Amino acid sequence: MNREKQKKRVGLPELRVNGTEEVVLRFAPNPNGPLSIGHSRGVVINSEFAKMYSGKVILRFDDTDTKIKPPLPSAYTSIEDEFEWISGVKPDVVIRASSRMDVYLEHAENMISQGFCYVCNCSASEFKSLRDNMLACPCRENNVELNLDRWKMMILGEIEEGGSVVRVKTGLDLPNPALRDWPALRIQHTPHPIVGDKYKVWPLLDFQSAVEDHLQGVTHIVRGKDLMDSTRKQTLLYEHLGWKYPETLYWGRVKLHEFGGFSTSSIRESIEKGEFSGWDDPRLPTVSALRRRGYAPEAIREFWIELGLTQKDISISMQTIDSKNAKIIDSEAARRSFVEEPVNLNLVHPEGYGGIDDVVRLNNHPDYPEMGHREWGLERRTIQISKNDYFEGVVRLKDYADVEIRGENAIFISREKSGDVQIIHWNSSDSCVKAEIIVPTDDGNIILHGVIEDSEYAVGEIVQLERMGFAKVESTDPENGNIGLIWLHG
RNA sequence: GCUCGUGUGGUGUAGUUCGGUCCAUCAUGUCGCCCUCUCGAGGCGACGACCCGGGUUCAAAUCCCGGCACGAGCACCA
Repeated sequence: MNREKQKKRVGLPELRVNGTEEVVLRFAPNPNGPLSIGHSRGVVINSEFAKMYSGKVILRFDDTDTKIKPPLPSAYTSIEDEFEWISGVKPDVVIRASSRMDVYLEHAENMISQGFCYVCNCSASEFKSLRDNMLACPCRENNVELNLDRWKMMILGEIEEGGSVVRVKTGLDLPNPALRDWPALRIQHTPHPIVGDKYKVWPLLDFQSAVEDHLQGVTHIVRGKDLMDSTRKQTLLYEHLGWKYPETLYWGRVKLHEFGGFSTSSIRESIEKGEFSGWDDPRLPTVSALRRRGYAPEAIREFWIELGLTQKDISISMQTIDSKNAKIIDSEAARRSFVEEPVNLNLVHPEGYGGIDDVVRLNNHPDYPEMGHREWGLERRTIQISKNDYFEGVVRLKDYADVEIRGENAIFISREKSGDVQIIHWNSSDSCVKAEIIVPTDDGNIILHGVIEDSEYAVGEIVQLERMGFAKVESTDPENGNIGLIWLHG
């Protein structure tokens, strides 16, 4: 065996590819809300595989449930946008299940005609008890003509919701009860937010997805292992049709320590109840929140690629993403000074007014002098330090001077650093403006008030606040000079 | 309960297909040191794992059997 000496494999594993076929993957979310962090795994894995094999990735909206998880119209565009943001590429094909209804219905009717699907009028609970005992329901033996009649009634809206369902015939002795004569289409009279009340019969995921994957030529399905039974159901359907089922890979469930379990439906509910400001509330595990806070999509990609495709259920910390993100943004984030709860101090020189500089120069980045510098005026001779840093004694004003703080005065000692004194960050009254930082915490979003050094801030710019961490500029106010920031991470 | 799946350091992950070169990879984390006028970045070092029990074998993280633990599915949701 030609084993490499203990090397860690990097990147995604190889896919099993059939000859020279083009690899076609898909990411198929329900547009019942924008994407969550969990969804981003599907975007990354599928789009990365497409990149690896120069294949295609389809973005498909599985929006065939009008009732329990109804689509949110605004989510279609959000998801398309978020897909591109995360993956760095546009999906090769975008398709909506709800706009393909005629195709699904036609396939269903054909399958009924061929006799391997039937209309079942049993209630869900009646069917379940029969199924659990490996018994056929009375509808199973109806002839094709009767099934077709009932199908017409379903289509025409002559049957109540729950009144009947189309089932795929499978072995009733299958060990897994979930697979026995599984339901493929059901009746929904609730109008669809996009296509309205045109259709009364809607396919369930297992059917819609199975048909569409085949029609789109999907070669590889990569999805969560909660859909393993779905694969088995669909394989049974493919056998009826003589189709070849795509290669399928799974990933396990992921929990983020900081967020716990979450679902799009529960987030949507919380937002609607007003518990969060919106989908991009920084406390939320949504893609829009990460994006708003300033995460680099590369960090999210690296994170999911590194986790790979294990079927283990894992619980992982945001620290891992933060660490990747920090490495990516550190070299480009200018250092800036934000003083929270500022305390004003008079900068005085023991030998008189003239002993203090009128301007001080600071580099924008300690490791990259080519990023330039900024200059702070000191003519007013007042500085601000954070209330948290205030104490009477000697401190080093970072990149400027040692001073002794006594009462409301900071008495100049020397430009040079004299030994082992604490370094604190500060601002000059001449060169700072008011600023606020939104910080998500367990107790809600809190706002830090203070002053930030004056600069040409651009909305969207990421800065590293001295001695605090990374933050993104969210708003600038040319009138009053106020800067609004949002916390990223340390 | 039934069905399916998974078990490698604190957290993740490589290695398991084809048993040896694995006193087990890498990242993250924690701790220590160095560097640095940030609690950032960088450098060095340390800590720390093959679920348990049998079996096969000269040799098992890797194969077999039996446990145990955890998770998911068992929706006319996706």
